Amino acid sequence: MTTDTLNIRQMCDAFDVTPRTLRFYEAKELLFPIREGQRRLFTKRDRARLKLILRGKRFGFSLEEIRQLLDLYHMDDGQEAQLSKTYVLAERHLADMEAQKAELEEAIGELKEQMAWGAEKLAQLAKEKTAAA
Amino acid sequence: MTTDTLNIRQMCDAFDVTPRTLRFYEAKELLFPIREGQRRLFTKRDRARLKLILRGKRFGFSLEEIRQLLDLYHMDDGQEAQLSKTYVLAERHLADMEAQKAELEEAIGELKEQMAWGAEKLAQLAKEKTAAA
DNA sequence: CGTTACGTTTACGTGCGCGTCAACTTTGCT
DNA sequence: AGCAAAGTTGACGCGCACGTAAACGTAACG
Repeated sequence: MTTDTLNIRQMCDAFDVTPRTLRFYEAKELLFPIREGQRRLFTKRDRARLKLILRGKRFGFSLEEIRQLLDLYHMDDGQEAQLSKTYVLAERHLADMEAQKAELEEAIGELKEQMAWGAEKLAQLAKEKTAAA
Repeated sequence: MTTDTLNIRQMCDAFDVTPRTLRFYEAKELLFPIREGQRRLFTKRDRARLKLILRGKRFGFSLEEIRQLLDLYHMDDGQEAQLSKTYVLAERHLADMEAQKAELEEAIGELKEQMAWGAEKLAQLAKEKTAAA
């Protein structure tokens, strides 16, 4: 059994981020590594959260938005008071993501069109060069 | 026929951005409004580009990345030299977008799971309250 | 016991994407 | 002619998401 916690270096290697980034996320209350003396130890929970953080970033969400949403994935049975509020937040977030998906599909379609045009252009040019030879 | 160009105010209203943003995009060579005296007039081409800029931003691309990609949508027959290079860029961009789409779909799935869990929790709580009454 | 490696805090610096004045033209009413 | 509205060019400011350097702690190894 491998202690189930990672030190900062292992964590950085695992997710391709810098120590500064992890400390920054902790300061912003996105991660909560436990301490062994003054050193940080990142738990399974931190790894799950970091995965979601990096995903959120790729989708263009700010760290503050991400912080609020993280609660969603880590609600335990203690915080019923917040549950309803968090659920509403999640609904909005889901709507955002589905809108983004739709727009992304449209954009992919348009880009493919453009590329088809470009491919045709390139074929033409290749032909001209062959003809000139 | 309505002159086919928009002044800065009309452009701002049409896309819900500020004048500062449009001037900034021009400075960064993302837009190329023509000048009537010293005033800017935004053409159909600028409107098409701005639409793509705002879309790119929603997908989390930087303005510099967007600038490079914009050429893709505005290649005319003059720049054959760049065409091939731009095409390669487009392929990478397309791959990025499709990867993003896949990840987005996964994320949507996971979020829905979480929400189902939350919904169940909420139902439980409602039931308990009813029982207590 | 020194020094090397790894981690820590504190703090200032940086690039991006604009916001926000200030000072100045230009245009369109009245 | 006068004056407000709309637009222009600097220039500085700001929040975010870290980068980077300085100074310090500590555990391990030869």
